[in-house]
Amino acid sequence: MHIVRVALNLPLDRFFDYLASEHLKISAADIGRRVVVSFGKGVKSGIIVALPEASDLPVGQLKAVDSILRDLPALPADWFRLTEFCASYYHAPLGEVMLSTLPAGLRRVDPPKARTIRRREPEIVAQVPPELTVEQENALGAIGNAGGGFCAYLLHGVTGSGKTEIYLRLVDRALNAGKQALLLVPEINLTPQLESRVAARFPAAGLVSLHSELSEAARTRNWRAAFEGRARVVLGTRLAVFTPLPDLGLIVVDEEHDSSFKQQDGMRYSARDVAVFRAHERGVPIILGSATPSLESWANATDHGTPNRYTLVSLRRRAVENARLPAVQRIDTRSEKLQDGLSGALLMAIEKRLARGEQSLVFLNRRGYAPVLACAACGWISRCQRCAANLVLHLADRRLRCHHCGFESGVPTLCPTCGNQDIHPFGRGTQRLEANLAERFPEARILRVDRDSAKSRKQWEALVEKIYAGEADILVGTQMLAKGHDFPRLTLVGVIGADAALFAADWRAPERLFAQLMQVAGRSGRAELAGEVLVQTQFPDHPLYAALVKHDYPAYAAELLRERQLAGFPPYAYQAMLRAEAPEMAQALGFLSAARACKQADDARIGVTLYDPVPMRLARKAGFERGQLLVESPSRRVLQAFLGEWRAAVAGIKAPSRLRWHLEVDPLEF
DNA sequence: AGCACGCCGACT
DNA sequence: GTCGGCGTGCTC
Repeated sequence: MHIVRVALNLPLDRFFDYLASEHLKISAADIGRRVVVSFGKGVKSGIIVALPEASDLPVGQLKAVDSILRDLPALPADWFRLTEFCASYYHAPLGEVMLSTLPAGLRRVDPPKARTIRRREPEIVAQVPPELTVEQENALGAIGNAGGGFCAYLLHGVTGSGKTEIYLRLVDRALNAGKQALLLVPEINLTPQLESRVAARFPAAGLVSLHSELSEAARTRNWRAAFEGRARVVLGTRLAVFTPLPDLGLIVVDEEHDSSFKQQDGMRYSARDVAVFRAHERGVPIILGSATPSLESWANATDHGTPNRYTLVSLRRRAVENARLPAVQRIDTRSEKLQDGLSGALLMAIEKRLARGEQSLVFLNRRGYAPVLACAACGWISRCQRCAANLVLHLADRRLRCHHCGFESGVPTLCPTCGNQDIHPFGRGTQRLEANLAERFPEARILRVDRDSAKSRKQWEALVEKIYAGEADILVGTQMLAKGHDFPRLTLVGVIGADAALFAADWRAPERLFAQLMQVAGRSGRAELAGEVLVQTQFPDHPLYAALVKHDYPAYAAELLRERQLAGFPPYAYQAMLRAEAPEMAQALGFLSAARACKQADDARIGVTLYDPVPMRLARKAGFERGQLLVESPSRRVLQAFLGEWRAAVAGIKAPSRLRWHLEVDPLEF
């Protein structure tokens, strides 16, 4: 009889001990294997984490292990270290972390029989590696040998500079050294071409992809192929960062600044940060690539005031011969009367593309018809009754919608407060812009691409197909169109309504806006066709636009970092947020106050600041009010140590049963 | 997290 | 008199 310590998927900070009878033949080699155990009324699957000499409980109170699953190799020690790190860093229960990172097919108590699928051999057109530019050669030289131990590289390359080719060369090196490579991308459905490109380049590497849109069976199959070392290249979204890889030799995080790497529920991790930890822990190189790196990464690579942990590698030129970066111009909208929000210069530029049979994109990051409906007589505006956001007018289906919490209502014909008929849409969303453009260019084929017109993956693909086939002249789009695809006939990008983000309450908004505009600007122009970008703004002298015109990310990043340092904001301070959610706001705030009080006495001494709890105005869930409490420290180590203790104290606070809380460690989204 | 137990209010 | 609300505590 052995005592077996088992991690279960429970929100508890402890394990459960079971007895294993001799016929199961459990040995130390089974640590990291899955077991089925009875728990409470039912059965659960768990992972063996130890075979302790003794249990805290009398042996008589321990139940027996039902069965052990040996269909897979035992999860290795480095995977345990990875999940342990995540549990402590993100303050999540270890068992929950371990089980939730397994594909659902392996969490089941009755594992579906592994069927051998006759894999439809994909038609792979073997691809010859393109020649490298001198700049790319230098970058590769700087990155050195994959397999040479841990080093984090920040690969800063402008759009079209050939970052992907660098990744592929590094993957090639890793494969030749007998290693596996892990490629992380923000959203796999935006980069299907990357998948085919990798497959074509390494036809023998058994490439698998891992992302949430795969069926349970496919995900399990691919995970398994990676774990068993049959797949030498793994391409996936954030969840793929947890895949056990016996021969890991390289990690690449593409578009490392992208917020999709952050998990927003459950364990709130950042796959980019987890990947850096993993590379360090395994002693392998990691490449973080972006045209507009996150300020955290940029500081790590350039600012010698912070621990200079990343090596900066830059690609400043487009890789294709003759391809130029698009010419970016600011259009000062203070000195001109706009027509439907569009300047004469932009309208003329669109006209020119229509005449030449090229495509234009008007970028407006606001969907719907108008962001708000308002009464001219009494000042009423359409406000969400569930949270504090404005209700957006969707004219196509005559609805008012809250883009925050999903609340919906019909469109009133009279002002609900004063009865006046004089209620009007204010401002402009993509639907209205589309209608305006259709009036102005009746002969043009206009295509709107936003979350309303591309709800499903199928709709999105159909739209993309149409654009590729040249069946659209003018595209009206939100940030959906900024990512991923390159449209060969697109030579003009117009940006409207971007100014709002410059002065938003969210101090991270400018950083995101710059990345977004750099990205959308990069959609314009290919090798043969010069690209043009026109940005309409009331603040043409703002440093953000000045840097955009010069395609100068480093200058703007340095400016933002200076501001952050002066203000004592991240990445020069470390933050965490305690959030509470309850039916009544008073309950949430009361809980947060209690949480603040339980450590307040000594917070100053240890170098941690706890701010006052504040209500969150915008709700995402109906029937719940939320509040939050910000915690800050100039030292990551101090903050982490504090959070560990604090969390235990907070867990002891007597709270209404329907109150939920969680701790989120930065990088935070507000 | 589930799930039981247990204690108070409004129903056939 | 019971059905059902949710507060409390336990699960190896």
